Amino acid sequence: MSDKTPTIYDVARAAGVAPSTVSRAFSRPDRVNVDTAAMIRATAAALGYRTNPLARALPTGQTSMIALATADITNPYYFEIIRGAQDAAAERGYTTLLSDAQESVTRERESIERAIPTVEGIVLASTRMSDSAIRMVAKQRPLIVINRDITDVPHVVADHAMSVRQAVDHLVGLGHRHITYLSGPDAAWVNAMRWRALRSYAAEHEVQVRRVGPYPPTATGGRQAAEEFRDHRTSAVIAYNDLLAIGFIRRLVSFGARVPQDVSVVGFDNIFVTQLTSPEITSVAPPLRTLGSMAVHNLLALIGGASPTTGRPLALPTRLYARGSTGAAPTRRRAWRSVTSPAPRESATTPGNRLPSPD
Amino acid sequence: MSDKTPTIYDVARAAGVAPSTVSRAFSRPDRVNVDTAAMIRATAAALGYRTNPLARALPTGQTSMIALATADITNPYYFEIIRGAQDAAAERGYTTLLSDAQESVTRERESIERAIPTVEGIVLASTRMSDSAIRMVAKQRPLIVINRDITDVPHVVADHAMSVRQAVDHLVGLGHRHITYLSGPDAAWVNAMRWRALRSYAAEHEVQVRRVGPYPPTATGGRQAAEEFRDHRTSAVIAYNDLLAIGFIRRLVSFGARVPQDVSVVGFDNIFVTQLTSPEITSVAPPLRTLGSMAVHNLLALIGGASPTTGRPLALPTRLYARGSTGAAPTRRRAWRSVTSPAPRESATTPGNRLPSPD
DNA sequence: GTGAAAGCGCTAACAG
DNA sequence: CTGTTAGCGCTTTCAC
Repeated sequence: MSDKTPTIYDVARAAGVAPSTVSRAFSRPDRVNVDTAAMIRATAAALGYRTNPLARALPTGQTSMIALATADITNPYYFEIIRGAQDAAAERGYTTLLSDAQESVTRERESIERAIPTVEGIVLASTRMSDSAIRMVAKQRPLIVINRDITDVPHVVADHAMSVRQAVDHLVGLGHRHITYLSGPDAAWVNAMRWRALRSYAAEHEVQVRRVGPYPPTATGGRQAAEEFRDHRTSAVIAYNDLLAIGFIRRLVSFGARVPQDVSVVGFDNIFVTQLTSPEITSVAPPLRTLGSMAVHNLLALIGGASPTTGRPLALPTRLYARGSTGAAPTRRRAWRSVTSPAPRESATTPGNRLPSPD
Repeated sequence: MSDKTPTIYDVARAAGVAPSTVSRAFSRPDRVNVDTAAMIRATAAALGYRTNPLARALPTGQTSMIALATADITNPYYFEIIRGAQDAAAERGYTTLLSDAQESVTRERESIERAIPTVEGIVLASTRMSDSAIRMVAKQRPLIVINRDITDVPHVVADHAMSVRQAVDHLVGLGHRHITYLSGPDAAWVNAMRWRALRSYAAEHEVQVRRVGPYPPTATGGRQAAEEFRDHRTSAVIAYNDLLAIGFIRRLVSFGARVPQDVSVVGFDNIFVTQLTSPEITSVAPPLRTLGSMAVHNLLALIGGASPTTGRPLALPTRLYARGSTGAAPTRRRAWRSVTSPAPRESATTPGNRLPSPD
């Protein structure tokens, strides 16, 4: 009883067949007599044999691994994307290699470079790379991009126009006619999409919109935004993402404003934190999980040899969750209530306060 | 110009040397003449050659990959652990395969089983597996466990006794003499440690402690806890983790209690969300990042052939961050202020509300 | 349906 | 220091 992990040769000897037959029994069971196959599996099990994915990968190139590249794993935005992607991958026997760029383009490229030889395909979730860099990668491995529309590179996107309509409709329904958009990073494709959609949709509905920013897509960015908003108020605000919305509200409240009585705020992404704040944040949810799983499905199709240009990709529908941060527009503009209780302590110096969001 | 990825043979031919020399030039540069090495690297670069990690792994078994197994990637608790681990791994040229059990023991075992053949070692962060199952894995690959003390299995742990002392000292300093501990999952090793430490430390300081629970380590669990706490109040509460603390406070406030005026609450882990709530949560921070990096360092040492029993592992120090959820003990017990404004909407039905925490 | 034999790309003795 | 020669464990023609 050797203590080395058994190989097909060990199984072959024990089963009295050729190694190639053992190989087939595992990789192409249909090409083997059912009885021999069963027998082989039995003796293999008895020996504790398990196929070695590395050895298999060498001649075939099939590593059964795909990479999911994120800009920052610690961003709640990715949670559902990751889940969706991993589930879809696991279902097909694929392992997902999660890579984390930590918000650095350099690291992103490095980790992708390192992943390329080991994976069969790549999903890029909110990459910071340039279009040309992305195309470069796409040349080396099948690739799907999430939430970014690059010509000639297959992608899956949420319906950004719809998400903006939902936010605006919600606010208009509450009587708001003036909206401020808290802009996210200029580099974020989604940010540009949202603002464009917002402006054109607002125009159709006699709603005034204004844009401020850009701000980093973090709670800290939101606080900044509140400082500037103070002098240019509107009854309603749409923030690039939830973290921005949260930071914004916290600072606003410290100024004596009431949310939603004085100001209504809508965020995007519907990260879980929206339900842990007071008030909870009204948020438009992209179908994150579906984006993740669909990206992987398409990627596996690509790997399987599907043609990359299977018609225009569809935009996945979004949904608004109405919560406590939005309410009826104030009937007339009034001064914010003065601060009665001391403003909540803000621990600006405590670490871990940053928590950027991409997309 | 072939469009296949070049191999050492292509490089060898182009450079006029033997393939093995090319191999050496990359894997053991010291065993090759500096000039030839330089020449080889140059022609390799010209051809666009890159070593194939898969092919290298086959004869050597060195995949340059380690696995980091988590119970739930979407739990903020892991953020810093992941960062610490990945950084330490990357520094040594290792790629980290993040596995996510999604809170299921079955999935955890499956994903570990699948990872084993591809990785050189494994870090288990707050596993749900039994000691014996863990030992089983440890037999197959070098293994380090985070925050769990298993005999004969190397591990790195935070100083749980210290963390509890910090929480108690903080509360006692504010005048509290009665503490309720909101218990986490029975299965969580850390939970048991904390309660034990709490009881013995409180005994030395004439502080009364009581334990309630167990509760799931989520915001929802915290709400539950608040229901029960309502009828058995103390001026101070220590929660198993931050999410529990957050859910607890939110419900408490909806009952008309004021935090920290009526009740002071301390959490554990110092996840970023503690700074997004009102009040912000006072929390004891384990050195998560260090735990992650130290786990990886030790693991790589193990892989490198270090003996697993290098003395007793030390317990890493923790630190308390005082924030708005704790304050001076009320001078005398008083009724909670009645609810003047409607309790904040709680969107119990909205998805994504669960967000368990392990540790 | 099954066996024999030739690799996949790289490393590792062993000579020279 | 460098070339020769076997493999690592599995897949895959090509015969039988």
